[in-house]
Amino acid sequence: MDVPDAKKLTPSLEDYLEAVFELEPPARVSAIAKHLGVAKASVTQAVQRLVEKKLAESPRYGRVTLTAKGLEAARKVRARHSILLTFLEEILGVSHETADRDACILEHGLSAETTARLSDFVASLQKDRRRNNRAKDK
Amino acid sequence: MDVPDAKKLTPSLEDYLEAVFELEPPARVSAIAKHLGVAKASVTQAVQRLVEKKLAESPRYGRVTLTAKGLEAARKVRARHSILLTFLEEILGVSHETADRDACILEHGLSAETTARLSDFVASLQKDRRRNNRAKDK
DNA sequence: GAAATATGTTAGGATTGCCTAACAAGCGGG
DNA sequence: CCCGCTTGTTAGGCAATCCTAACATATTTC
Repeated sequence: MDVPDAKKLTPSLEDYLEAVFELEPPARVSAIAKHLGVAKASVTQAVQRLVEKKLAESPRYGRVTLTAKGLEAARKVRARHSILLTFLEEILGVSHETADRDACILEHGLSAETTARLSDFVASLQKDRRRNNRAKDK
Repeated sequence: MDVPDAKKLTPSLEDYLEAVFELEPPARVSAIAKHLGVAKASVTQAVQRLVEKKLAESPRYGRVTLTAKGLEAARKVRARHSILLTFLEEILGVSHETADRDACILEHGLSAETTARLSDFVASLQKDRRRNNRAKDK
């Protein structure tokens, strides 16, 4: 019963969106494929779904760009990723490699509420940390 | 190229495993279905996969139990869930409902490294908090 | 103990997302 | 200009999950 143009993106589509964003502007299909470690055919299919949702444009045999709507959506995904990455790496001290991999896994489907709280939390911890450093540095 | 009996569980299978664990001992197919909000047929299929992986036993028309291996795997999943839940709810202050929903989403695929660090982090923050409370309570 | 109800399984189908192989278009170097 | 390499697309398949409908078994009730 799902509407085809539903706003919801699957985790997979979010990954593609993010990849286009990171490789922007004009992203080649093959670059996206390499970035995500998938076959070009999979990229073509995924990009077509993004185009259907009006998140991207992709002229035949051309390069993939994001629409305004696509840019906005991509930034949201990136923001979640970025907050998680900071948290994992700087607060928890997880190694960079693992942190980036885990952020990719965690970033999908995280609620707005949790994202916001996590963001505040990271900010406040970082503030504390700066204060402590100043105190010690004197 | 994946081996059929590979140790890897899909997120979906982890959810089923967790459900059986929570409803244990002897879990009815229909109880699992209700718990996860899926059709009984889906449970039957999933349980069969768990049985193939030697994580569960399920006599025809009987109740589902976990093997020793299954119990161990389930506990790991539960541990991740539980740590995440505590973190989201008690540290970040996310509402219980959202925290539980998000923990379900996040618990799959989280690396051992991150899980361990998060666990330490939660423990140390809780210790701080207790100390602060004692100080204030005096 | 047989009918009614609850529970479990099977069969068949839809969706998503990935793959490979084959084909098509674009682009440079002779 | 055209041959060949790179890039993009199409077609066909496969696996994981989910569903509904129909059927089978088990249990309860009278």
